[in-house]
This record gives sequence, C-alpha cells and structure tokens, in this order.
Amino acid sequence: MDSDATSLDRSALVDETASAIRARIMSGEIPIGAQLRQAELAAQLGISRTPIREALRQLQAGGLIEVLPRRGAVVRVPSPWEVREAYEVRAELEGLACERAVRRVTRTLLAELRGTNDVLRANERPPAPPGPGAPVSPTTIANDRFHTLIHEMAGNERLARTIRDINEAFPRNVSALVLQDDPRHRADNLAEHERIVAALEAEDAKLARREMRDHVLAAGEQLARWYERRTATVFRG
Amino acid sequence: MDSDATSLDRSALVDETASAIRARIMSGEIPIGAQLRQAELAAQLGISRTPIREALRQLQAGGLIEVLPRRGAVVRVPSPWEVREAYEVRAELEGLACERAVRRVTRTLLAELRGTNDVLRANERPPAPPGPGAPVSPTTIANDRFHTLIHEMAGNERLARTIRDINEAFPRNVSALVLQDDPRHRADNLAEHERIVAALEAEDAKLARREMRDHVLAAGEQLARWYERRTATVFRG
DNA sequence: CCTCGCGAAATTGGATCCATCGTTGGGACG
DNA sequence: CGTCCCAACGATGGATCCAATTTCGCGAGG
Repeated sequence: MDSDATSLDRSALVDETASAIRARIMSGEIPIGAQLRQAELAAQLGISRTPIREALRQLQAGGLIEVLPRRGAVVRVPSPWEVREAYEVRAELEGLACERAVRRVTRTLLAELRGTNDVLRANERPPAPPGPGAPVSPTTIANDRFHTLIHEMAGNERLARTIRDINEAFPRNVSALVLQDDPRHRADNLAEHERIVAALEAEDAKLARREMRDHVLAAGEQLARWYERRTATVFRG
Repeated sequence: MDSDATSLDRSALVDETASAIRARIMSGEIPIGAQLRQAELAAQLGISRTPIREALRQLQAGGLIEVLPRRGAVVRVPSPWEVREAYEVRAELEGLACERAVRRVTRTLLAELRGTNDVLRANERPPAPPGPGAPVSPTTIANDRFHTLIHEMAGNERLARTIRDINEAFPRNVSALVLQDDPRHRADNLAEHERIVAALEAEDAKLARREMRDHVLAAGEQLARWYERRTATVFRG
C-alpha cells in the first residue's frame, strides 16, 4: 500500500529510508521525544519493516534517535548540557574550517557568501511564523549555505562530515526556530556573518577563526537556552 | 548452530553484534578490503542474518565499512588522503581536549598518565612482532589509556565521542602496527607523551594543546605513509 | 476515588522465505 | 588460444512469520 510520500524504489532503499526519516525528524514533523513505530513508518513509506529497522540503526549510530531494547525507537531529547558540549566542539571545528578557508578564498566565493547574507537581510521580517514541520525557510537555507560554503572552502572532507554529524544529532528545525523567533537574534546572526566575511576578505585567518568560533558558540548558547525553557515548560505542564 | 565465539544472548543483541564485528575489523582479524558475508558472520556468531544486517548498518554509519547495493559489505580501504584529513581533524580535537584538560589536572591523574608512559618505556622492545589479529599489546593499551585519560579530563562527552568516532573509522591495529614497527617511532611517541605530561603539569594550556596537536599530526603522518607504502605494494603485487 | 492486578492487544525482534541480482565456470565461436 | 555468452550457483534484500515482551485498559478491591 503506497499511501503517499516519496517513492522509494531505488537500489539503496535503506539509505533513502534513513534520509526520509531523518528529514521528518529534522523538520520537526516528528517531534522530539516521539516514538518511532516501525509498522507506521513502514506503511507510510510503502515498504516492510525490515528496511525500516536497518534505517533506524543508522539513525541510532548518528545519535539522533535512541533504540531501547524491546521498547522501540524514540527521537532523542537533547539536554541543554549536551547542546552546549556539542556546540563547543562544533565551534572549534567551524573555526578551523574558517581558518583554512582563508587560503582558498576567491572573489566568486566571497560574492556567494555575501549573497546568502543578502537573503538574511532581506528576510529580516519572516513571512510566516514557522511551526514544526513547516518547509525550510529561505532564511534557514541561506544560513546553511553560508556554513556549507565555508566547509567546502576548507577543503577537508572529514572536517565537513564531522561538523555535519554533530549538526544532525539535533533536530535542526529547532535551531532554525530559535534564530527566526527573535529579531534580535536574526540581527546578531547577520552581523556575525558579515564580520566573518570581512575577516575572510582581509585574509586574516586567526580573526576569521575567532569570529566563526564565537558565532557558533553564540548560536549554541541560544539553542541551549531554548532547550532550558522547553524542559522548564514541560515540567510545569 | 552456536559454533564458537562470544555468546550473544543479551537484549541488545544488535549492538553487541556490531561491537563484535567492529572488534574483529579493528584487530585486523578481518583485514581491510575484506568482504563481510552475512551468512558467514551469522554462523560464526550463532545468530541469523537479520541482526547481522542491522549491525552492518551501524558500522556503515560510522564509516568503517561500505555497503554496496546488492554487492554486500566491505571493510573500507582508507586512502592516505583520507587518513591525513581525518588526523588533521583529530589533532585539532585532541589538542582542544588537552587544552581543556589543564583546568582539571590533578596529581593523581598526572601519576596515571606517567604510568602509561612507564609501560611504553618498559616495552620499548616489543615481545613479539604483532601480526594481524593478534591480541592488543600492552603498548597499545597504554597508548589508548593515555589519550582516553586526557579525553576524560577534558570533561566534554561530545568531544570524546567525536574523537572516538574518527578513530573507529580506521582499523586501529594498523596504527598500532605502525607505532610498534619502528623503534624510532616508539621513541618519538614516548617523548611526545612526556612533553604533553610536562605541559599539563606546568598548566600551560596553549603549550599542551600544541604538543598534543603535533603529536597526533605526527602519528597521522606515519599512518598515512604506511597506507601509501601499502597501496604501492598492492599495485606492484 | 485511587491503586493494584490481570488479560488482551500491540509492538518488537529474531528467524525464515523467496525473488532478484551478481558472480563464476564451462562451452561455443571467432 | 582468446573472447564472449549463458546457465547454474551464491549472495543480498525485502517480505513475512512467530515467539516474547511490553503496554494498555478494564475491573476488583481497598
């Protein structure tokens, strides 16, 4: 019964399935703490439970979900502490990437970086309050592109992959929400991006590294605070 | 048919299976490039192919093995380039860990670090040439303990996990072999460890970071060279 | 009204089945 | 003698089956 969704008919079905599930968790369509029922997922994707289970094992290895024996899989609920730890590591790695990117910076790449910032500037007033499961906003795409570009400029696959792995351990839409929620955060974020571009243009590796490091740390702090408020709310309700 | 091996009867069978297979790859018992036959592994572990396949997905997510559609799983053969990239990242992360460890250093921990170095010093002449699949040597254990201790001292779970993930992407016995092969490498390794301990004792965070960074980079370079020689040999033979 | 307990339903997880694809060895042809 | 083709074999991968365990609901008892 191919109810809806993406038609997974290619050869790498398990990997595709894992991506599909990951995307639904990332977007918030499947919220934090939710149970992942194998039968349900199988029905929605129009496949049997076997590839579902293999896909869940992949997500488990990445730390996005937790598989409890005989109790099924659950989307992990990151603690503020975990978020801070992860973002300290990510800040270091993104800083390194930014430092390395200085060596490879070109006018074209700088222009593309500025392009992403233009999008951020234009969308300072977001069109709609993004709820969970909403399609990824232009702002988020521009943000991602900014970072991804720098990862590519760093010219180290493992570095890019490591950063990606850390990011994918947390439902990303959450961080997007944090950023888009508060106009002040958006402004800070844009200013930090612009300082990073300036440092790259000046080919000041140390400065670029420090700016990127601080930028990621600031974002992590906001995200951690969001989780703090969230857990506080949960305990009250 | 429970032929031999470890009796996997607990509830987290898939995770145990993954660990078992990983251990056999890490030790070199299953060499680089080898095919992982599901039926064979299942028979050896006395279970069916289903948990084997899930375990392979976990290993695939870690990057240790590669799963080609319809062609089964193969232990990845890292290129020297990949090794250098990975060790650049690892060097940065271990350097960070070492820098952070300065804040938490105690006499007890310093003593334990020195203890691992004593083992390295005592075993400058390794008892037997370690072949693939050999049990882990005291030297390797001491080496691991040295690094693990510092990771713990850093007090950041994610950092430790990230470093571990990178390490586990390469069959570890290879790097152990590289170290133990050449007396000169062993001596260098020991001297570097001692400099790191000295920097920790002096509570010089920046120095500790630099020493650890250089140490890991040096090890990575040796490992990359080993892979270069290996691929050269393979092409000849 | 709340708590405890039992039984049915739901869910997981390992084993097994079978269609499909890849591989290999042998034979025919150039 | 080398190359190509085909058939048989082997392996993978998705689907299905069934036992074991957890969860949920309902009712009895305090």
